[in-house]
Amino acid sequence: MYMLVMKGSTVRNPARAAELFHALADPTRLEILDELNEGECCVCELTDRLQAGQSRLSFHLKVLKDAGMILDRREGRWMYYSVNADVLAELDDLVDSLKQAKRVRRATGCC
Amino acid sequence: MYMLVMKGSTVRNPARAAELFHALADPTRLEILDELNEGECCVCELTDRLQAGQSRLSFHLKVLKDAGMILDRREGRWMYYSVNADVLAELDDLVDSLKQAKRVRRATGCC
DNA sequence: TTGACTTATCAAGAATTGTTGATGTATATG
DNA sequence: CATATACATCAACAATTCTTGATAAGTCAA
Repeated sequence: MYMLVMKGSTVRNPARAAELFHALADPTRLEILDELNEGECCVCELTDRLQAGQSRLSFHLKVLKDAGMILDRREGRWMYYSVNADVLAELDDLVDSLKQAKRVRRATGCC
Repeated sequence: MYMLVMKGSTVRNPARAAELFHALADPTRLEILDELNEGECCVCELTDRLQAGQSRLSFHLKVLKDAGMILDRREGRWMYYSVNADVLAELDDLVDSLKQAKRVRRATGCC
């Protein structure tokens, strides 16, 4: 499960940051997210669009959902998945925290 | 507000996007990046700060470098690593491309 | 209820990734 | 030259992740 994290360095919760980035670290999952960006959709549609087996998609959808990247909703027999807007803000914060590089030689001498 | 330029979807190069996110998908590597954000530094410093073995750090530094996240520079016996600012812009674009969710029911009927 | 349909879950194996200790390489110093 | 230092690379193993096919669970319709 995921939680919202305060703005700050990734080191404050590297495990959570890693989970989120891990969810994005797979071509199939990125393609799923691109499809979901076209609008909420169900697994059978994804199966068609990304030529991928059903259990494979289910696996990746679970990774995305456990990381909080996507939401699901049942409608009859179908499960509709969509991008979770909340977690995108969290992602932004994480990327921001990577952008505070000072890129100067550290004061403390080395070795 | 509209953007003048279309940002590319991750699907345009999911393998590259996955490589970049993969580089960030590990707590040790995130801690390394946090350290590098304090300024360029060498491996022996990282060894001290993140209680990690030398070959372990070398491994993770290579992952980060291969993904383009960091730069290196030799100075005598020391290798100095620093965050690569250029790739942070690429990261921003990737995250932006995940933020174009329309979150509406797709027109095309399902199954 | 039965059967069809959609999706999740499981189990087994394959593939990838990470860790550790040893060795190799480049640089500096005596 | 020999030795020490800083780091990379390698090999072996452990751990994790991904894929596949089979089965289970929930929903609907006849």
